[in-house]
Amino acid sequence: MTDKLKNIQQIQPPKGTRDFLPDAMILRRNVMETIRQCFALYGFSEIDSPVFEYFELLSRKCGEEIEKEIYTFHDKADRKLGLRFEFTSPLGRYYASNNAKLTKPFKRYVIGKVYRYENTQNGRYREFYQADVDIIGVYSMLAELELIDLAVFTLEKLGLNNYEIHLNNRKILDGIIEASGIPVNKKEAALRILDKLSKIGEDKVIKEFIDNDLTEENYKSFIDLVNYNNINNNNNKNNNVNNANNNINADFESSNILFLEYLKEKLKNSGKALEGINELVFIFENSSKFNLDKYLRFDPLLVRGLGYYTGPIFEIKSLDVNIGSFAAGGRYDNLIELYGARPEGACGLSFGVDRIIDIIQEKNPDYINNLPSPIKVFIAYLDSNEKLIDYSFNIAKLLRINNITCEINLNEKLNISKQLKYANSKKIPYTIVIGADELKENKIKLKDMKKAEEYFISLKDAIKILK
RNA sequence: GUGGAUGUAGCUCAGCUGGUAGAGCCCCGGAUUGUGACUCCGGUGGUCGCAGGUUCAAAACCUGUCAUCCACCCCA
Repeated sequence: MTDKLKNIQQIQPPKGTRDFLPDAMILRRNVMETIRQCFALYGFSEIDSPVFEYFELLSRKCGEEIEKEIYTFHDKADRKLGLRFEFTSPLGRYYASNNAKLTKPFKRYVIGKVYRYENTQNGRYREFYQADVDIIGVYSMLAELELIDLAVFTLEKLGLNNYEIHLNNRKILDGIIEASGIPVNKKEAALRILDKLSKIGEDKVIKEFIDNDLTEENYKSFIDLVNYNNINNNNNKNNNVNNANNNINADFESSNILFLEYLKEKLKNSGKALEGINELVFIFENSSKFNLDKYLRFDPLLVRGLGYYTGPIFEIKSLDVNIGSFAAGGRYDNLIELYGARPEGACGLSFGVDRIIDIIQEKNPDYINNLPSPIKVFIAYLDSNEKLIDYSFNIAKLLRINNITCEINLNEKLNISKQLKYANSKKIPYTIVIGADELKENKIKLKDMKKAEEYFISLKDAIKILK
């Protein structure tokens, strides 16, 4: 290795990771702080846990696909470790490990970095933030309702309202799979293919079914079960299911439930499916009481990859930006006992913070423009004489004591013009200008940068304005 | 992991069939020694992602590599 950097590659951050400039951090900080406050408003407690865990723990029941994406490494004692790729498995361990000290139901949140080794793309990073809320110790669907309510509340605070919350239930999927004659060991493969129906069309789905040792009959019976009966009978091959969803869109309030009632009839022989349907009916019925129903869509083709989900699953998708989903979650009643604790009902929801930020940046310039400046006042002085500087620093200290964020000029050589330019480029809304007159009168000159107005006043009055 | 596109100044980009680089914005200085944004004038700044190769000559053509974006796969 030479001392010099051989090429630019070495000063770029590693693939899929990013540096954030001070300006970008203002938005990031605001979004995370907003999310944090919303979680706290719903009574969740913040926790933290390690960024890396034993690989065995992370990979336990997470699903094969995601296992390939885990960053793994061996420590110096040859322990196999991995970086967390989400927060649910670490939560399982955390809960089992600290069980005796936790009050139940355990409602916690965590905001932190997670890591996935996968190809990068827009909205897809190798290091990114998730904000994760979970409830452990509640079997009731009230937990799901609370999480959906929390999601809507939080997104509204973030200025987002053009999205859909897709809902499905693992139990229903299992029931449909069974009723379609699809072998249990082919379940995952079948669901993965069916998930693509609206993208690649019926012909290709059937082809992929056959390539995966499934049959056309499997497909047909699955679709027959999922087809909502007021679809018009056109042969538009891709869109049977989409049409069903469009019909739902036309009248969400009743259609989600109508669709479920229809499925209930079709799947009346599957106890498990009926259980799942009733769970969703409960969620849909109650969500209208809290004005949440306009966002909700029953989506019988929604499949979530993670292996531990056992009940309702949901995913929130932006209708503005083609970025995939920006939040997702579900119920995972079996996970806790995997880590040795007594079985508990559990469900959670994870926000993709970076994706949310991307959406705001692209679609919501107003939100960004309305963010308060992190620095309220810049203190400029006209002369580098000691008395003036002492007076200025004293004012800075008094502002800080009064909880007013301020920055003071540290470069004595800058003339006032340069100092104002600096304050302006940092979008600081107020400048205090100190000169001989101010010192003599024991006052300050407060300048409103936007209005371009100046007030020759006492510091006490200035503090009143700035607070 | 597979396929495709792209990489030129701090940023956004131009640069023709090969003849050793340009604009706008930013930045710096000045017009303006108690006033920023607007205007005008001047200026700094580039191993053309990196490494090889072809050629008298490469930003351009070829190979490799790294990164970004797009489509798969999957997902926040």
